[in-house]
Amino acid sequence: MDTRPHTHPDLTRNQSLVMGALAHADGPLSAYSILDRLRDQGFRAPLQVYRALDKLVEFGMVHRLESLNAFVACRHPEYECHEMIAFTICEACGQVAEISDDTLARRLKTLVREAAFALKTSTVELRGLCRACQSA
Amino acid sequence: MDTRPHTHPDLTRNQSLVMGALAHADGPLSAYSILDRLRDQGFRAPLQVYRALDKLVEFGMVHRLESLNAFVACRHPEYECHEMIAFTICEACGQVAEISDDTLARRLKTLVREAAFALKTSTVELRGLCRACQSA
DNA sequence: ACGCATATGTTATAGTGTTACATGCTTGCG
DNA sequence: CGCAAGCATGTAACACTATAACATATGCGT
Repeated sequence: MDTRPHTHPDLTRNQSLVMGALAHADGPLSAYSILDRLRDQGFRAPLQVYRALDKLVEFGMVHRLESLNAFVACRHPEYECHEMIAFTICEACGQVAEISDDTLARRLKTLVREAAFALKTSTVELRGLCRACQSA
Repeated sequence: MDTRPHTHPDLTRNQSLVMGALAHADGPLSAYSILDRLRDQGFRAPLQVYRALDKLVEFGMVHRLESLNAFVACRHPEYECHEMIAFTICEACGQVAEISDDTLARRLKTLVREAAFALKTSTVELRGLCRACQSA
């Protein structure tokens, strides 16, 4: 697995705006809530958001959370492997944490190899209550 | 983890019909395609499908595939742990396989425990090409 | 200048899921 | 019996998520 630091391509205006919205949010955002936050910058249609998101995900700067239909800025975009990340998602407060674990990644790769499956992308999402919300 | 065989509650008419549609399909179905298949049995509205699906998922008889917005009948509903199952999803032919692996489950539980996270449900979906579709 | 690839803008539409409210059916209990 | 409580159902309307189709623009290499 390549974990060397790498640079990202220059972002276009729309990509920068969407990235900014996600980076300044304190949790995941839906495409439509990104759209609403960018209306003042001239965004008018969902496609402007979705096209930017597609690229940002491709660049490894944004993750899609399938179980939420939402997107979150990657917390360590420069150094990490983006292919086998796990997420914990708190159903109470919405907090999302990334877990990058070699043992987990190796096990998934083994399982995939045993099934002779050609893996493209993996989704690991763990839903429940974060530490803070368990006490409340 | 409790892996003993267990029986399922009696299904209502709507639940049976939805379960039947999924059991006879050769892959995952969206809620709306289930609805279309059950129009002859009197289904008229998405809610009839979603309500039945909610129960069937709760009973462990159906899995929801988050990355497809689709549902699939569990292949071994009587004996397996339904809480930490992984799926391989072929993007070419749509085939879905369930992987039940103790090593993976233990690792996920360890990670969750280290994060002091109270897990409710997990989603592990591996997308790519199945063995058959790699050659084609 | 030209062709090509990529990014963008806009409208309309497709697909997924829920809210709100009304009806009915069973079960238990005074 | 009569009634309340809980759960399953029916229906319409709506909200949210995502893409198709087509037009326009921008940058780059030759």
